[in-house]
Amino acid sequence: MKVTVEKNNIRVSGVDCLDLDLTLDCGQAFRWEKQNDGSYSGVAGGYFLNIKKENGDLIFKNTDEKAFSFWKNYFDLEKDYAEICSRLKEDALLSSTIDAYYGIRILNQESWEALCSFVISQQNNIKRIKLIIGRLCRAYGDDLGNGYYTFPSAERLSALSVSDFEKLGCGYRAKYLERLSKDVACGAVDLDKIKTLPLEEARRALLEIYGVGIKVANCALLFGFGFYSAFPVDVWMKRVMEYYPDGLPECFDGIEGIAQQYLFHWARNNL
DNA sequence: GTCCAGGCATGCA
DNA sequence: TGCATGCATGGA
Repeated sequence: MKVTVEKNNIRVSGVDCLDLDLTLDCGQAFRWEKQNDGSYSGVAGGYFLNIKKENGDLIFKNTDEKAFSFWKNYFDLEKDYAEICSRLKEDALLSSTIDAYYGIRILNQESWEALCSFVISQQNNIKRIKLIIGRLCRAYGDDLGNGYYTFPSAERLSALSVSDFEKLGCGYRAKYLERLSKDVACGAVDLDKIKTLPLEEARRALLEIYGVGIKVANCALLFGFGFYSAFPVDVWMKRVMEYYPDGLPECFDGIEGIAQQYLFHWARNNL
């Protein structure tokens, strides 16, 4: 990976296995919009970003080095996904899937945003998840200009009532969000601490949260807490699991979540 | 109009 | 422990 600062932009070359369409629009993050020029715009970590690919290089537009240090981690740029993919291709289904959809990465999202987003995601489709999260950010996030808003903090959301969440279209999840926001804001749920726990303990801690079951916990662990072994099983992955009657193959060990994201994408397009 | 979506809490056996 | 049920809402 080679990083070059060019005027206001940062150019990164030598990153293999990163397809922006597949990674930013595959149901792991809900705040990226494709622009007419093929670039993506979105917000994470309090930063607005427009990113595009140009001759195989990644262009982080109007990005300084401080912001880039956030994005470098967010896009998991230092992990060797090419090597990971070649390992996963020992499995026959993944071999053809990775050939078809090469370039999916796991984004290192912030734990609060990921947890909150996946509570909203339950029994919901991706389009509507984006709709609700968009409303939430517009109503309670910080205005970054041009129609972009930060994801509101737990502290900010802890002031809301159940009916405030209902007004955003959260439906029956409103009561979960109301309590989750208060629990995180007051420290009863300590997301930073959960990040440091072993996987099983971290999962147990998340499962104690009202409105968080095994699926939401695993999504949060994978997308927001850095646990690449978490393996979320939703309605799509339940269909995929019929292809693995004897359990997950050995080549998934330690990177089950990355395998899962490829299989999830395959299922949504082929089942 | 019906069906479904990155499920969960609850009650009951 | 496992299974049935109700739950909000918008798009297809």
